[in-house]
Amino acid sequence: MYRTHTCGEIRASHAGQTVTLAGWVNRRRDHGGVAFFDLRDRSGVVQITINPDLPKEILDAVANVRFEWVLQIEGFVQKRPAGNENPNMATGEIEIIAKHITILNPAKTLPFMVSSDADLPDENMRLKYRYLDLRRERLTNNMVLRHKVVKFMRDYLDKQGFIEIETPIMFKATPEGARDYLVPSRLFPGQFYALPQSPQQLKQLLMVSGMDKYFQIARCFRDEDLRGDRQPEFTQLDLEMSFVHRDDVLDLVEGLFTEMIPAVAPHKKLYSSPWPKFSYKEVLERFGSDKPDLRFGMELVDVTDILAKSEFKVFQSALEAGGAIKCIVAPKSAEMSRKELDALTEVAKSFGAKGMPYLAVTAEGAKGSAAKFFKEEELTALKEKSGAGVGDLIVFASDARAIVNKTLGGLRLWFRDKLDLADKTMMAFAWVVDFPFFAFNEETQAWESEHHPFTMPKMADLPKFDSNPAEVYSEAYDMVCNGYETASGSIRIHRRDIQMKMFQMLGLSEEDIQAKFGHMLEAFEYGAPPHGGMAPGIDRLVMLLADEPNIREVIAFPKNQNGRDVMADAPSGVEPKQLKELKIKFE
RNA sequence: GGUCCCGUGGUGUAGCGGCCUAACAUGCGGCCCUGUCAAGGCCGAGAUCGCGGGUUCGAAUCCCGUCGGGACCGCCA
Repeated sequence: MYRTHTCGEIRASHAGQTVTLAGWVNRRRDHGGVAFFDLRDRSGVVQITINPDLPKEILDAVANVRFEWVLQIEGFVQKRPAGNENPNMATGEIEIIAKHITILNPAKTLPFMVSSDADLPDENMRLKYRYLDLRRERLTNNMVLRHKVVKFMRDYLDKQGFIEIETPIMFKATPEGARDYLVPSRLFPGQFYALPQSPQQLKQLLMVSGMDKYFQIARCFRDEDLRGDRQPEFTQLDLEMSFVHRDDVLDLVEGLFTEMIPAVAPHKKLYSSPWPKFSYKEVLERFGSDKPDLRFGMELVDVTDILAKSEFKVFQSALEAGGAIKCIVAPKSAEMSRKELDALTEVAKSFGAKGMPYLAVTAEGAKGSAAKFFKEEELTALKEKSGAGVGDLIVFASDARAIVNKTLGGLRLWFRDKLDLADKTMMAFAWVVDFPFFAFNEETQAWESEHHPFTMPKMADLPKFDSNPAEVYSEAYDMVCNGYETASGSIRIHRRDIQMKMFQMLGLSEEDIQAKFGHMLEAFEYGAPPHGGMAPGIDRLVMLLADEPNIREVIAFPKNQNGRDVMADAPSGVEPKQLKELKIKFE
């Protein structure tokens, strides 16, 4: 071994011991006589003191040492002289008096500093040198936190009687859902494996196998456009249980996270325990989102009735078209500048609104783009119902109800960020249940499954399958936290007849059903147990626990927004020989 | 597919028609310095301002295009 201890573990209790450490030079402070190095490894940083009484050859070698050189240092641990302790360092009570220094490897000047997060380089630069960026304390801590999260999950589920089973990465393309990543088959030219969007089918088949209480830290792949909270490959805690109802699954997952948060992120508070449970309809109406951020108020207020006879044409035409009028109240925002309001209007438009009427409530009365159209009694009722007071800004949306909710939901989050309304130490977990079973796709003019095609409908709604699909609800559920969807799951279909009906509703032909899902349908004929499960997204949860603004910061080697690996430069071309073996030609 | 924002020494920023022969910080090189911890002091090197075209007497600065990056909408069962 190159070392007897790690840098970050040395404490006052080690004083008097001789230790050997190895690590990187995080900082150096050379006073001409005495010099200090901060030596860093994954565990942390410790101060090495180099006294001028060391042999000349050591002092000469040390004089050349620069940032990020790799050193091995033998020395003894000493309490720092009184007054020289550094309370900002975990190891700040002590220092290592160097006796021997070995240069294990010098380093070129790095493209950027890793010992400070001030002036963070451009993200492309960070990704290109990801192996250096990961040396930052911040990213190192994120990796450690992620490990703790996954370790906690494994331990907790093991105690609950779950077993971890791996499922294939090379599997089968599915017509529903996200775009698949395809893997060409050499032995069957023209045929493809697909990387799993999730182990959905496989975990259900494991239930048919009797592998009750399965879980897996599962990599999932979806070939869709990226976002700050979406990578083309991501990791889920995939779990599935047999002989359970919805609340059995929710209780298990709620228990897992309720115990995990204090264990891995003690600085985080839970918003409430037990977690609130909302219907899909309720969160859309109150928060304008199916993944509400509960850390602050500003709920949507329905003012359709108050403004039913409004003289404002914008409101009139929305109501005539069968729409709704709702508003949100932004605290202390009456003084927002014209420029900011214009910018905000653009935000509203990006969610589908045609404009963004607003009222600034001032001591002199209501002001704003639509103020003159409001009658006195309307204003009074409006303030009464919305709770708006002097100094507040009331922002309206009037359109089809879905657009109104979406717009105000989006503006609500805009104000959250602008006014810093959300408590950063809060983890506001909640359940969203009672999702509609089908969603009508305007583009294809066809019904699609809102969750996925293996989700069980509410049994009571089965008769409405053909007559009124919009009124069928499902046994699906989402776990949300701080405005993110952090898990989703459902009770699954375990009966062949219902599954068949589902595929038919989705417009799949008999041939397609057999070719794509024949194995599932057949499996359900051999005694499939009732089952259900869920899949919390590990990247997003770690992102929230680490207070990171995007999931790239909690993934060791993430891809950029275009799905490229900037470090290795992937995707990239391949040798003609490889294509020939696969019998692939390009146009 | 769409909207918006950003590309200036190694890195991060400033400059936004002439004062730019491009500024500041940090890093880099040299010298000084025995208790610092973002050590300090002095000196020095380092940029055809992403790329191409245009407007102008004059472009880092304005316009068009293009490439790269980020945020968002669509998309993400």
